[in-house]
Amino acid sequence: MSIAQPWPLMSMEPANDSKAGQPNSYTFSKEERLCSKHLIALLFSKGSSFNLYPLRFVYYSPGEELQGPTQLLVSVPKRAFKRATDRNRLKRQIREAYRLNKHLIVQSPEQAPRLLGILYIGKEKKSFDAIQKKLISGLVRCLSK
RNA sequence: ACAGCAAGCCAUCUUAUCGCUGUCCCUUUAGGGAGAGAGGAAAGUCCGGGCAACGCAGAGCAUCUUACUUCCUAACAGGAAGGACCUUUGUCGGUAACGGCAAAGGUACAGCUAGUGCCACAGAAAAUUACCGCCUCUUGCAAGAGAGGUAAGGGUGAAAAGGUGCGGUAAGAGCGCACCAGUGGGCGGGUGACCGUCCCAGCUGGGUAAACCUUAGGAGUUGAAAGACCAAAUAGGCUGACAGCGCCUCGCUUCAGUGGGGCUAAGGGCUGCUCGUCCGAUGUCAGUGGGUAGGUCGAUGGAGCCUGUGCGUGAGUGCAGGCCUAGAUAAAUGAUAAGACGCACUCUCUCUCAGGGGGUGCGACAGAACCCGGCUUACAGGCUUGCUGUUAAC
RNA sequence: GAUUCUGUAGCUCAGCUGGUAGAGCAAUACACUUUUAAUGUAUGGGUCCUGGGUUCGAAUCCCAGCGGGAUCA
Repeated sequence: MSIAQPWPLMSMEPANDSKAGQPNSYTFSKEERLCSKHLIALLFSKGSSFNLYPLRFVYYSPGEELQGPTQLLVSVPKRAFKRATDRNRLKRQIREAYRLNKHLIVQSPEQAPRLLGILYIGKEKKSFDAIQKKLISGLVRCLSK
């Protein structure tokens, strides 16, 4: 699998873009972020989850009233990483991995969950390659459910 | 040249691709372009302010906090300069104890001579003390016993009632005197802390205030989750109508209502408490305007930065010129690749010193959250300055 | 962002107006029992979170740091 090497993966992306018909597949704008406190409470109270170490996926599709793309939430617990700089770096790496691989979800909007939370439950820092590999398999598993 | 210490400064860089958050411009469903985008500690939240809301007739208590002096500052538990004391080193004097001088480092450094408390064990006694001892008197053949004086000597302890000497005395004692140390007063110097080869007074009083406390200052309380504005749903406040109302008084109509004012119970407000002081008698229906979710502001031009220059020992401050330098809000400032640079290890080349080339690894501490001034703590590596030591050369 | 509490034996906690650091459970050994459990007796085990300071003397008082919680929309 070529996922462990992200650079060749990105080099073949333009062909993927033209097939999907989405010219800006790598953006990660405000509409794709989960900001509302109400929706966050809804996600954690009613959503389903599964673990894929060191990540934990929480997903929920509330229904027809929520329009727009899938909204993502990234969280790293303060209990595991006391330094703010460590938490920031892990959250940025997870967001980056989602940004580079979110075409997996965008291409099939009917099966994708409307709300998605990705929590880092590991106790130590991992490399970007390992996080990206786990995140891709997690996204595939979200689609199958 | 190397090593150590102290102070100050910097704290990786460049390019490419894809992204993120504001600003400006062009077009506007969408987008495109330009330019900006973490720190010396952004951290800890230990202090001080700005700012904001509430409170404030006034007084007292309580609580917290500061503590050598003068200055700097918006302010400070911060800083600068100075004083006193302590430690170390060097040097001089001296047999030594120790003292003088110089340098470096340190000090929560007001007051136990305002009062109260505490000082384990040991010791007679831990603050108006007397075990042994010394001395006097009485008694006794003597050993000794009793009454008293004394604090020089012994021993205990972390600490024992100024030190040395001479006189003095029954023995002793600042009891008297000389010198030394301290304390208080005077005089002189200094803005002051304080200092003095000066004068006077035998005044000699243990330690502990990071024990209670005293003295002298300071602090209103709460913090941007403050606060202001726009504004769904639901419940409450104001206006009108209707019904009702403890006491006193005045007015209007009228013989029962109505309006105004005052007093008071319960209760409530005013800083945590007290004094004191102020407010203070109801329910149902219709309308209205506030406010919550959410959003906008607060919120980034400021005790601002840089350069020059004047004043000041210095912290600082005045003047002139130039500059605009993050503003997020489940929270942007990133990811990947290549190269450069620095450090460490290793291999190899030129005769050694020294240097060149290759490979591998690493590049710290750490992320703004309203904003400033400090303090404290963390920190790979590098640079500058000063001091000390060692070695080599002259 | 703001406020506040706490750190003592392997565990849960006392001791905090300064003067040799303790209890319960646990551990080890012995006794009892055919054996285990229970019970009894004895024993060991402490950088009193760390570093400074005040004091003759600090777990206790003061300062700084580190760790662990709690509250406030």
